[in-house]
Amino acid sequence: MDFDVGARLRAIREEKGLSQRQLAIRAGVTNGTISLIEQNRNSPSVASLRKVLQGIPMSLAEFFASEMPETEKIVFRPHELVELTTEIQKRSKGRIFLRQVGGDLRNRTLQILHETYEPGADTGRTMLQHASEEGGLVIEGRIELTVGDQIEVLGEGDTYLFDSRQPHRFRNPFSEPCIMVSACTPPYL
Amino acid sequence: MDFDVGARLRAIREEKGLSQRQLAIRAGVTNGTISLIEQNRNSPSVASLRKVLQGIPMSLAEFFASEMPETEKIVFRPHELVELTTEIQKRSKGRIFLRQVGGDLRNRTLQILHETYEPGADTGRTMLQHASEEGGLVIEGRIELTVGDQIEVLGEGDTYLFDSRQPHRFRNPFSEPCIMVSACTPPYL
DNA sequence: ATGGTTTGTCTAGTTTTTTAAACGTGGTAC
DNA sequence: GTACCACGTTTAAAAAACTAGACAAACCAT
Repeated sequence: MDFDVGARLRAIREEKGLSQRQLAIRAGVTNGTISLIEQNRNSPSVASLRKVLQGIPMSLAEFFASEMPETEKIVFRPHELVELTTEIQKRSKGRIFLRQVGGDLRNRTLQILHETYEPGADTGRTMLQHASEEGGLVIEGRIELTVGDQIEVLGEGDTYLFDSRQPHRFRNPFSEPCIMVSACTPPYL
Repeated sequence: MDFDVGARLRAIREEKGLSQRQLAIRAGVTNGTISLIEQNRNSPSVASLRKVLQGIPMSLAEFFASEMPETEKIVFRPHELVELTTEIQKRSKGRIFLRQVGGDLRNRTLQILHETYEPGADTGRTMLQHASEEGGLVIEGRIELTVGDQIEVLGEGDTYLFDSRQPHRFRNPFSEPCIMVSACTPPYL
């Protein structure tokens, strides 16, 4: 959970094939600063770290993006997907089936859902507080997607991608069910 | 791109209903520190910022994850997907078609691909250096997935999810093409 | 009103980070 | 060999962040 700023910076720098001095010049700091940060002998100010990362280049968000979990199970058969249906069902007019890939999302940064929206299905207006993105592809049928003020109808093969903090809504006003795959990152934390 | 650390901290603190002093006590810093940070009159060291955020509580990753651009385009029709085919093609035996949702991945944290693996297609062993996760669903056909030592064959409706830093490989030794959707986070800068 | 409390801001002094320049090491050319 | 570079590390001085405490404004109860 707590992570080693120095080790992370060193790993990134070396992975990019940069020397401390090369990076220092590109970042607008001295090589000594980078040396000390990498040894965790000082804790850089956000201002300094930002400068250093601009020389890579990498955003602060990327730099602090969470560690890797141990992934034991990799492949999930259709019957192994976790049904998330109940939660959403209460807020919805039609039936929505959400089947999640991978049961335990703790330590995960990616949530993938196999979704079915029956005729009449409606998620209502949704909006996430934390930063995350959401995207997907329509496999079968049609769906109406509203993001902010924008309303779009997606058909087979159509895709979408947006920031989850914008208010959004999925609705199936058509007579055929709609099957899609969606991905969301990060699920939480 | 650059974000206002002070404004972000203030927004979070106020959203949690904490005063500068309350947060200061929980974080183990002084209220003055928080005041100065919020006014952007000094740039906190990572060590200090971590302490402050622990009092909220919030991870550094979450704190910096709010660097998000305005998402203009949301829906992408099949012909609007960006062809990434050429790159991979060189390393592959069979043909692999990768169609990316959303053209510009800068400032994006989610990459969604609509993929087709023709018979004989093979990505070869791949392995990403930075932390990220990869998952997907098979829409049509079959594909062989190798992650680490594990080899699995996925058919229609089967899904997968793993850490991209593990060496992995997609291969289609079958006679029918395989169509799938995959999601990856974060896409390499 | 009045006193007590809480709010955010500010200042002087201390601590920490950052700079600039030197140091030691390992490689390479001559 | 030895005269270079380029590398990461170290150090004293300069710069910036942090602390402790004071300050005024706003709020609430009496």
